[in-house]
Amino acid sequence: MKDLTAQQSKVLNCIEESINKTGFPPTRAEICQKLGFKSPNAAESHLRALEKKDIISIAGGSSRGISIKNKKSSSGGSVPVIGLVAAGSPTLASENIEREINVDPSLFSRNVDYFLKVKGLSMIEDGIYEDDLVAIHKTNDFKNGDLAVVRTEDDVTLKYIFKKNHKLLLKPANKDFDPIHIDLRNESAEVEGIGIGLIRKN
Amino acid sequence: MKDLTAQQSKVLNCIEESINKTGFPPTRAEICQKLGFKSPNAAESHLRALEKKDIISIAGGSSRGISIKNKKSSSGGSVPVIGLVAAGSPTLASENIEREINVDPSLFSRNVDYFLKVKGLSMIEDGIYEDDLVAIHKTNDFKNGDLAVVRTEDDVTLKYIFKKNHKLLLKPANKDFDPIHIDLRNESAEVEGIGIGLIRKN
DNA sequence: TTTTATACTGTATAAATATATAGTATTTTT
DNA sequence: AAAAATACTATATATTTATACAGTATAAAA
Repeated sequence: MKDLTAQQSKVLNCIEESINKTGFPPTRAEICQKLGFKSPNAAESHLRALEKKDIISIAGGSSRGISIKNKKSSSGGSVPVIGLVAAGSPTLASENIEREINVDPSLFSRNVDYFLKVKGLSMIEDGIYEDDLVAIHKTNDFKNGDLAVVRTEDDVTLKYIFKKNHKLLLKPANKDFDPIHIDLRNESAEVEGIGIGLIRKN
Repeated sequence: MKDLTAQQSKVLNCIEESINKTGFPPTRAEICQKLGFKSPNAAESHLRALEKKDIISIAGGSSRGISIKNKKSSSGGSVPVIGLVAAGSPTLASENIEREINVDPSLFSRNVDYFLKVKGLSMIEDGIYEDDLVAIHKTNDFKNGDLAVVRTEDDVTLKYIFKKNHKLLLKPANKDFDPIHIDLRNESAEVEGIGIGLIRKN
């Protein structure tokens, strides 16, 4: 993120103050009054600079249409939400991060490293639906029957995991889906983490 | 606090949604568009009613000058978790609060007033399990098919709600459970809130 | 050295917006 | 039974507001 100039910081502060105090963003004229500018264009151009630096967004054609981007609200760790992961790419690469949400660490039993946004219906019989966010604790340690994020040679998938000697079984919770059998002598597979919770938005 | 009418609740929701989604309050025209009114005065008079009831404040002479009063859970709010509620007692009474958790307000579509800890298996076919925490937005406004917290004469229950004239249908998502039919002419029932999300701990 | 970004004043205007006024109809309260 | 609140349509308008355009000046980057 590029640095802000002194004036741009003042304008940003002015916006934050307005939202805190009144409940809504300021107009160009109000920014001018607060900061002593005599032309509305002074505020306008600072706003456009802040927009260019991706600090705020400006809704065209609507009054007070200023909103502050990525406002992280203090405490409670910020946890990324990961959508569909392409086969090769590392899960937590920034291009895979859909958004970040703040979560009370005491909410789940273990540390949540990311949320995986569920695609498909393979776990539907156990109450895991499409677009649910499954809380993932990064670890390669698992017990048989754990809900695991597994990276196979050509996919990343969320299934129940069972291991017996050199055989890995990835079991869906949907009778329309077939279990995946992996022979670790021929194919590689890696457990990225295990599911320790779930968030659903209706 | 005086009760809101159904229409006033809708308008209030509309304002909350706008602030959550865009970062600033709506105009009269936007409220009309969202709720299907054809005259800006429809929105205006609802706003004035909400102002009179001290739910919102309206800044005179400024666009989008609406702010919601006493919003407690503005940022990183602490939200109570409610367990089983005895028939007579008010849901949010302190003796019913099991714990409090911090929730990112942007997580769910509407403001979360409390989490209801699910007892029993009546919603299991739609992925709502025992001990799941269902995020509840307090409102008495609902659409047919909403997941609602309903206070009947001798119980508090979480079911899908359908209303037709004077008949209320509370429908579980489990074929082993029977739907509850309530005739509002004989029995009283009140919608406490609707479910807007879910958290599960494994 | 030229371009780009910063940092403004000053003027203008189309569009967005709040808000008043005039009605109608129903429901609730007094 | 009357008054007040609810729930709108419809029209109008003064004001607010975003936003473009024309300048001036300085500092930083290419």
